[in-house]
This record gives sequence, structure tokens and C-alpha cells, in this order.
Amino acid sequence: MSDVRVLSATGRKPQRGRIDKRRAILNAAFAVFSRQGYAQACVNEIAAEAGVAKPTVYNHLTDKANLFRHAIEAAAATLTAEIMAAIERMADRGDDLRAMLEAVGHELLRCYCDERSWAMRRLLYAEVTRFPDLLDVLPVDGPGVTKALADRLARLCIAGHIRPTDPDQAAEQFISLLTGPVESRSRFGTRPVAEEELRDIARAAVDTFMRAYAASPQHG
Amino acid sequence: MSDVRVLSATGRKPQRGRIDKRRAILNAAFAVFSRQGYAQACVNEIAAEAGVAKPTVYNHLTDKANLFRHAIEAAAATLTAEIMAAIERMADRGDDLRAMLEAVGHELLRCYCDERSWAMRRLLYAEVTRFPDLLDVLPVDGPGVTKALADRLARLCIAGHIRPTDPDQAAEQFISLLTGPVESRSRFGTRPVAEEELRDIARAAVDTFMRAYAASPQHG
DNA sequence: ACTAACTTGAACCTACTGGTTCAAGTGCGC
DNA sequence: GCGCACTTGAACCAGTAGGTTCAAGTTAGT
Repeated sequence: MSDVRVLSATGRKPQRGRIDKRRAILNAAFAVFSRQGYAQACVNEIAAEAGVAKPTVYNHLTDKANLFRHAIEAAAATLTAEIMAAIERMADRGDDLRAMLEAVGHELLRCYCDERSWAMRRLLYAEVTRFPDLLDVLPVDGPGVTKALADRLARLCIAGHIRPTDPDQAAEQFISLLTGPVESRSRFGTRPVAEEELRDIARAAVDTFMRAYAASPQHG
Repeated sequence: MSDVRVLSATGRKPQRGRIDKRRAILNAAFAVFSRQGYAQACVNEIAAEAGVAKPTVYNHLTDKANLFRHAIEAAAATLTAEIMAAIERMADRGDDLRAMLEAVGHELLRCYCDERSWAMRRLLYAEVTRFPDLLDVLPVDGPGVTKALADRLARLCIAGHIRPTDPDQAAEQFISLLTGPVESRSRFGTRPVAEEELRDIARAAVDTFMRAYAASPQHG
């Protein structure tokens, strides 16, 4: 996957600054792609925003397409890490199911509404025909997070806290109940959603989810 | 909204062929934009696909931007009409709530999975920053359809078939339960979803919805 | 038949942008 | 201090595409 020879012919190790430059380029690339979209984004501008000369960009990442790929992947890795941390936190407070689901739901929505997150979804949605494989890196509503959530739900199922069901489907629906409403209300991320509204959406989603999936009727 | 003088100085009426040309242009434009995206689409190709000379395109729709706008709006009108018809059908078979919801859900998903529908969502998602106002025309998960569905649900609520709730929220969640799973499974429309799978998703959505919203526990 | 509206094809202009080249420079290990 | 790897800036090339112009049709009302 790495595009550039990091070991030269003489075995000299790459300098410290090089990797910083690469990171700067990828960050700038993601920022510019986010604002302009793939086709409209201009490599010149990316180089400028990264504080780097244009040939340096082409030295690190051969193509515009490659630049896009790696920029997306890098950004997705960051975002996904944050989300996974939120899901891991589900393990802790195991007493109150509803409170726990609301907490994790709210956390997920906060990640989902992050500016970078919207930008990433916009880019992936737009360029899915040109870069079909990139879908796998999608945060929040991507396969990775859904799977992780399904695992958690499966445990809750075994523990008898939710009724017996297909955990994959339950996770899918839980995510949908969270992200769907926020999608329309925020107009694809162009209008900021108040923190309070996010809470409400998460609460409503959990309420519906509990009514449908809770083992004992504890939604009183 | 119309860009071109349809009445000339002498009051001559526009020819029959003119409107046909316009329609051909808009259709071709939507097709090409769908395939290529806004920036990558080339007006030359649109003209060619419409069987029309390039200046004719600029005669009817001044700009590339305007061309995009009108192409989207025209396509959205068509799609929305189909969907509304599906929702109207909810009025009929009023006996079996579950069957009715499954039917309309399945129908909605079929519209949602139409190739044109995917293309439209891709385009809107991608260009929402450049054309923020276009979001209002979005079919299925747009404001129009959600509102119409909410109206239906409100009636069901009054009739006592579903428990007392905010119909807007219920509609929002119903749509989310339908579209969310299909979104991830079809990889943003790049992978075809089998008819049978669509049925399953609709069934699962309705099941969860009924468990959460049905007045009497009729999900036995 | 006359004329105004519209269409056509092709050439044309202009701007932009992906990508390359090159000579001069810079930092760093030895 | 030497030399290698990398960076830089600027010029450069080539392809592409939005938009215009123009002369030559074509259509259809009167």
C-alpha cells in the first residue's frame, strides 16, 4: 500500500520530517477534498494548504486518485478509533440498560455529526462509483462499527437483557434509528444540530429500540 | 424559475418541438450527471446524449449549474410522484395493520432502490454544499414523503391502531428503519439488492415498528 | 412565400488543472 | 566537509471543458 521507497539504495533511513510532511499532506488533502469534492479539488491548493511544494505531493503520493485514497483512509482511521472507544465504553456500566444505550447512542451521534464525519460520508457517497472499495472504511454506519455493536448486543442477549434475536439485525436497526433522523434534520450536515436535539434523537431511538427488543417490559 | 423567454417580442408561441427538446436535454443531463457526477460531467456529452447541439443546451438552460438544478428537479418530481402514489395506497386496505405497513414499506424500498433514486441521492449528497436548497426535493427520505407518512400515521393513531405518539417522530423512525439497512447492505446502491432481501428488510422494520408503536400487543 | 424563432455544427477562446522537468537549495548522517 | 535524499519554486506541457460566436439551415405560423 505504501507508495514511496522508504529505504533508499544505501539503506539510509527516512528523516523525521518526511513522515510529518506526509501527514500534513494527507490532512490538507482531506480538508480540501471535503470542501471542494474530488473533481473540483485542485492539487495546487492541497499543496499550498499543506505548506508544501506540489512536486512533494506527487513524490509522496503518486496520483490524485492515490492521494484521495490515502487521505480518506487516514481520516477514517482516526474517526473509527474514536467511535470504537465509545462502543468499548458499553462494557462498563452494566446495570441500567436504557441509560447505557442512551449514552452510547448519544456518543455515536456526536461522532456521526462531527464535521469530518459528514465530509467523509459526502465524499464516499459521491465517489463510490469511482472508488467502490473505500466503502469498507466508513465510520459509524460502516460494517466495522455495526459488527462491533452487534457483538455487544449478542452479549446482552445471552445475559438475558434483551430478547432473543439476530444481533446483526438489531445492531443495524439501532444504528438506523440513530443516524436516520439526524441525517434528514441536519440536511446532510449542512445545518448544525443542537446538542440537546441530539440527546432527544438518541433518547427516542433507544426508547423505540427498547420497546422492540427489551426482554422484560422495563420501559415504564 | 423558467430561464428562457417562451414568448417572443411578437407574441409568437413556442413550437411543439421546443418543449420536447427541453425534456430530452433534462433527461440526458440527469443520466450523464448520474454516471459522472457534477464536476466530471461534460456538457458536450449531455448534448450528444440528448441528440442536440451544444448551443441549444445553453439556449434552454443558461448554465451548467442551472442545467443541474433543473435536471435534478425534474427527475425528483417524477420519483416523488411514484412514491406518493405508494403512500396514498395506504388509505385502502385498512384491516390488517401489519400487512399494510409491510406493503407500503416494501413499496417505499422499491422506489428507494431504483437506480435513478440512488443516483439522485448520490448527486445531492455530493453537491449539497454547492446546491443546499436542492435538498428539499429529495424523494423517499426527504421532507415531503416523511410528512405525508406522518399524516397517515396520525390517522392511525387517532383510530387507535397505534399508541399515542408524535407522528412525525414515528414516521421519521419508520423511514429510518427501512432505508438504513438497505443503505449499508447495498453499499450505497453499487450492489443490487435482491427483491427477497428487500422484503425481509421491510418485514423486519415493520416488526420492530409494530413492537414499539402498536396500541395492542398484536405482534404474537 | 415571408419572416421570426430556433437549431445546428464547427470553430474558437479562455481558464484551469493534472502531471513533469529542472536547477538550486536544505538537512542530515558519516 | 561530503554526499545523498529530499524539497522547493517556477516554468512548462497537454488535455479538457465551459461558454461564445457565426453563418447556414429548418420550422411553422400568417
